[in-house]
Amino acid sequence: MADHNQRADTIVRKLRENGHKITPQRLAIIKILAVSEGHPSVEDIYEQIRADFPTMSLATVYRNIVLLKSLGEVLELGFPDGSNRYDGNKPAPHPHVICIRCKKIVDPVLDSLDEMKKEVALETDFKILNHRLDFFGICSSCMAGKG
Amino acid sequence: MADHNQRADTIVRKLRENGHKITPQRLAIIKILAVSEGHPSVEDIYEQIRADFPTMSLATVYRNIVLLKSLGEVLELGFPDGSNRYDGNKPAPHPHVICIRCKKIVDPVLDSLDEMKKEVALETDFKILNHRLDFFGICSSCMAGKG
DNA sequence: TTTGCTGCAAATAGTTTGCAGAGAC
DNA sequence: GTCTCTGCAAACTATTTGCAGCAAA
Repeated sequence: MADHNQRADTIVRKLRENGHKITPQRLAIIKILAVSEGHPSVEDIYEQIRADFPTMSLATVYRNIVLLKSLGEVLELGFPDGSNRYDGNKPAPHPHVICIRCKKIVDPVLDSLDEMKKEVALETDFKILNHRLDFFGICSSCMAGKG
Repeated sequence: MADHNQRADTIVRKLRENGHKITPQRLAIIKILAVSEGHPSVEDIYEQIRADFPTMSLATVYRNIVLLKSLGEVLELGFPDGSNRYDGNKPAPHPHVICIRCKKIVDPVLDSLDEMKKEVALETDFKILNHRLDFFGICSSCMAGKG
C-alpha cells in the first residue's frame, strides 16, 4: 500500500513537472492505475470512480489515460477482441500471462527476455526499442474447475 | 511461389471440408493471405482485390477473415493503435519484429521461445495454450535514413 | 486571473449485421 | 434447385473531439 501511494505520488509529481493540474477526478484515476494489480479496463476505472464522482465522464477517463500514456506512466495492453487493459503500476513493458477463462492477468518473472532481445537485434539488424509478450492459457483455479 | 499456391490449396481444401463454397472473391482473399509476406491489413486486401473485382465490398473481406480465423488458417495481429494485420502464410503464433517507421514486419527465428514457455508454465502454474511476442524497433533501412 | 480540465453531446473510425438478389455446387 | 455468399446500407462499439462553463494554481 505504501508502495502504491508512492507510485501515485510519482505520477502526480511528473504531471506537475509537465505543467498539468491535479483535479480530483484525475487523482482518482491515478490512484486506481497506480494500484492496478488487476489491470483494469477503461470501463472498470469509470465504474469505480462513479461511486465517488457521479458526474464523472468516460471522456475524462480516456483523456487522462492518453495523457498518462504520453508521459510513459501507464502501459496499455490491447487485445485482439478489442478490449484494452491498463497498468500504471509497472509502466515498463513486461510479460503477461493471461487466463482466457477468468481474464486474470499475472506478471511472471522472465530472466531470459533480455537475452532474447539481443538475439533478435542481431538476427534482424533492427534497433529494438520496445516489445510485447503475452502468454495465453488457463490458470490453476480455472483448471481446478472453479471457473 | 509453389509454396504459396500450396498454402492457398490447403486453405481451399479446409474450406470445402467444412462445407464452404469457393467464390472468386473468397479465392482472391485467400491468395493474398497465403502469400502475405507483408502481413496485409484489411484495407490492403480490399484495395488489391478491387483492381480485379470493382464491386468487392469491405464487408466481404471482413467476413472471410472471420471465417478463416475460426478455421485457424489465418493469424490476426492487432496493434495498440487499433490497426490489424493478417498472416495466412504461417497461421501458428510466431514472433514478429515490427519497424515503427515503415511498418515493415519481419519474422525472426527464435529457438529460445519454447524454453521460455515452459519456464512460464512452471512459474505461474498456468497451462499455456498460446502466446504473442512482438518486438518494436527501427529497421536497418530506416536507420540509414531512407525512411 | 489565467489556463487547463471536465461534462456533455456529437463526431469519428473500424467492424458487424440484415436483407434481397446472385452464384457455387 | 438449394443454400451459402455477396454487396449495399444501416447499425454498432469504442474512442475522440468541440464547446462552454468550472476550477486548480
